[in-house]
Amino acid sequence: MEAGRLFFDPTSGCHAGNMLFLGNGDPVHLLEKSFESENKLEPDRKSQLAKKLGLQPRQVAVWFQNRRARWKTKQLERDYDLLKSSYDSLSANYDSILKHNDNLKSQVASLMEKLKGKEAAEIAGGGVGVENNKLGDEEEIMMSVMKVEDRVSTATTTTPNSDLQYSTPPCNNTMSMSLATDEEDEATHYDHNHDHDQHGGPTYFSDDVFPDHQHNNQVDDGDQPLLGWWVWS
DNA sequence: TTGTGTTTTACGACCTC
DNA sequence: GAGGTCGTAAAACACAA
Repeated sequence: MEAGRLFFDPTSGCHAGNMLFLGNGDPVHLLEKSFESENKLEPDRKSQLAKKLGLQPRQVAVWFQNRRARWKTKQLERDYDLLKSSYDSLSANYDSILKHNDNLKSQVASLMEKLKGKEAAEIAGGGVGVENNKLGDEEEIMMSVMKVEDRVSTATTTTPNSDLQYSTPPCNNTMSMSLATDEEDEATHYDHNHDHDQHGGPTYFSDDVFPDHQHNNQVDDGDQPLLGWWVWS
């Protein structure tokens, strides 16, 4: 509110025409200060303010009512902005996860092809003396396939702190809001209890783009399953 | 100058404690 | 019943065309 823009004409009784404009702002300032300290108006304070400002108690009460309404509107706008930025951040993470999942699937397919080729070669060759060595190769490939499949499965069925599927992006962000009585910005105090990325949103993975080397970003949330990444080149 | 959007006060209706 | 929210009318201001 622009202090000094207007104040009341205490001599006029009702409705339109009871405002004086271009005032010096002190009455408004006093009301604002009072609102800062407490946005509800108890009878004693109402009387005191009315007396100080030369207003009707009813006018002070109405001013507080309207001031609370304005505060609430601004608060809704802030909440909307916060939720939107949080959603945008989650959405970006979700897209990255989908891409990563596709990549893992293609790795599985590739390794399976490799395994099939090996098996076909062994059947055709029928060798005996290289048994141990062949077995070692197959085991190695199978282990790789299992690892990748396991990660694909994990990535598509678990989230860091909930049993949500990826149809709803994971969120480990516990956010509490407390009402504030700060005047000009009417500051809202948000308590972000968990890790956040530089955009202020929660951090599920340390990079937006998954590295092609080992990356193990585990989110431990009590009994919740861990989501770890073991990406090897 | 004028039309339009914004801001503020004030009120009535309704709700809650 | 007092005091709250919600929706809205009225008035003045701000500003672009």
